Amino acid sequence: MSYKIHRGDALLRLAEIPSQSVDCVITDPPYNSGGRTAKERTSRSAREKYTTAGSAHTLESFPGENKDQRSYTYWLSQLLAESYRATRDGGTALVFTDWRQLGATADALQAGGWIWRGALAWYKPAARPQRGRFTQHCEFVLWGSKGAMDADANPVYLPGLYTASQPKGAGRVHITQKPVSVMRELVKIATPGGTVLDFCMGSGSTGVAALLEGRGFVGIEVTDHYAGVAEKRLTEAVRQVREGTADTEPAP
Amino acid sequence: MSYKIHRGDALLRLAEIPSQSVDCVITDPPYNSGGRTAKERTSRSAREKYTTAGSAHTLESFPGENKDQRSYTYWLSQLLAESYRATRDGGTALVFTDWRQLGATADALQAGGWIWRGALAWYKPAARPQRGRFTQHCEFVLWGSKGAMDADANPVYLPGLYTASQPKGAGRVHITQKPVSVMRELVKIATPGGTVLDFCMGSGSTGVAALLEGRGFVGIEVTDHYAGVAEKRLTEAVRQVREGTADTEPAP
DNA sequence: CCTCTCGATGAATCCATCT
DNA sequence: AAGATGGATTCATCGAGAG
Repeated sequence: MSYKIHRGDALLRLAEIPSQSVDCVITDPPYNSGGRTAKERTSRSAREKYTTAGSAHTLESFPGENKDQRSYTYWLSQLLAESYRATRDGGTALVFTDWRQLGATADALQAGGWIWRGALAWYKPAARPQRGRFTQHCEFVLWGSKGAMDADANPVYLPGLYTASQPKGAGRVHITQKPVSVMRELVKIATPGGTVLDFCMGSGSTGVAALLEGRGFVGIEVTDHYAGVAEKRLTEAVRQVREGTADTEPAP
Repeated sequence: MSYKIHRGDALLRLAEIPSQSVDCVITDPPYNSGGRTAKERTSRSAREKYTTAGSAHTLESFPGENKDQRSYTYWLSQLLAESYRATRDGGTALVFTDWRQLGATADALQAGGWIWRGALAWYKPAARPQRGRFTQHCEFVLWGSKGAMDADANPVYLPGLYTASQPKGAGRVHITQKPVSVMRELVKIATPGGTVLDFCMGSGSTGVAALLEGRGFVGIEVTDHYAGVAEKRLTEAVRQVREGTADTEPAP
């Protein structure tokens, strides 16, 4: 399968994608959380919010982390509405969110025209424990469909819980990177041979997973640095598939 | 520790509970979900919605499954506001919800005055698979606190994911019964010796867990049948604690 | 006591058929 | 037409009972 990368603002680039041309939208927008107040959320950069002070890595920060909840919902619903247009009837959308934006993300999904179908949990065993409290072990994925779904077209049975730690060490190229093992399971909701769209591509894990699982990929990324990182990773994934060296089983 | 059962409407009975008298509110309200349209959700009984046609068991249905989303939010926020009054400063509230009511439940929790602190996932391995879809494997627990929390008062480290199947066979007494093993973990957020309140008690699993873990319990239940079932189970739990025959480890 | 088989069922979802 | 009712579909999990 092949991929295509668009650089630039997600809404502008989405408008250029043909209607009914993709099977499935999977994306992980900037959560705009990390602060209990609007001021805390909007005054710190993504790096300051999501990495421990003094952590050694030097990963690039990313933009889009300066919206309050109302404008976040509006921004995301516009993107999801435009993605809806680009998706074939019966296609699906999966949107990552943390607990703080669960309600806003559900609203945006439905405002974008999608039928909300469920919530998945991604369990991160290495989440930091908190004294006197419950650990925030899970992030969530809300999913929906464009109208009725045809189970015969893709008769898979997919789980509602995914367990994996965030990538570490040399494989970690983005602050909020998703494990390819998780993404490989999620892309199976797309018809084999169909196209997966990610309008907040980041370092391209969704695309890598799509290619490894025999789906095509279209990605949009506003940050030049990460578009370049994704380009490299996607080229490598295509090579692995062509040479047959891709793991047939998802990595642990 | 001891328990107290109040029979009747949750809001009326809550009003009789003294201010600042409980440590922690844990409850599992009727979800008012289970249907594609408002009509399907509000016109069918809990049994009709949630039990497989032809199922052999004869468990009682339960009331309160007739609200649309707007009135559900209003109803729940009233109950959570009244519970807030009854809770000591720094106390906590935990509310079960399914994916459909995640947003409404978060709104109600905050409308009731609580600081929303997070979302937990309860993973049910035996959930029914769905062809061409993701299985609804998880239910969720939203939790919050009454103002600032004092970690020194109860320095526990509690997980954000719980795995257990619904009780089966003779131990199953309610359609939507929660496993005591899960509830025993959750009640640990209450200070040892403190009181746990459940204003939608059902068959009393929250209370059983509270007593087994050395917390007191106050329960409210509107259905006479289930108030009676809970009374029996709580009496039995008190006996087990007194005789030292309670499992020190949560049941599997 | 452990392993295997069998059978029941799930906070589901959807549709055909009446009213 | 739109609402109400009843039943078909589906498989991973788990308990019961056999080997």
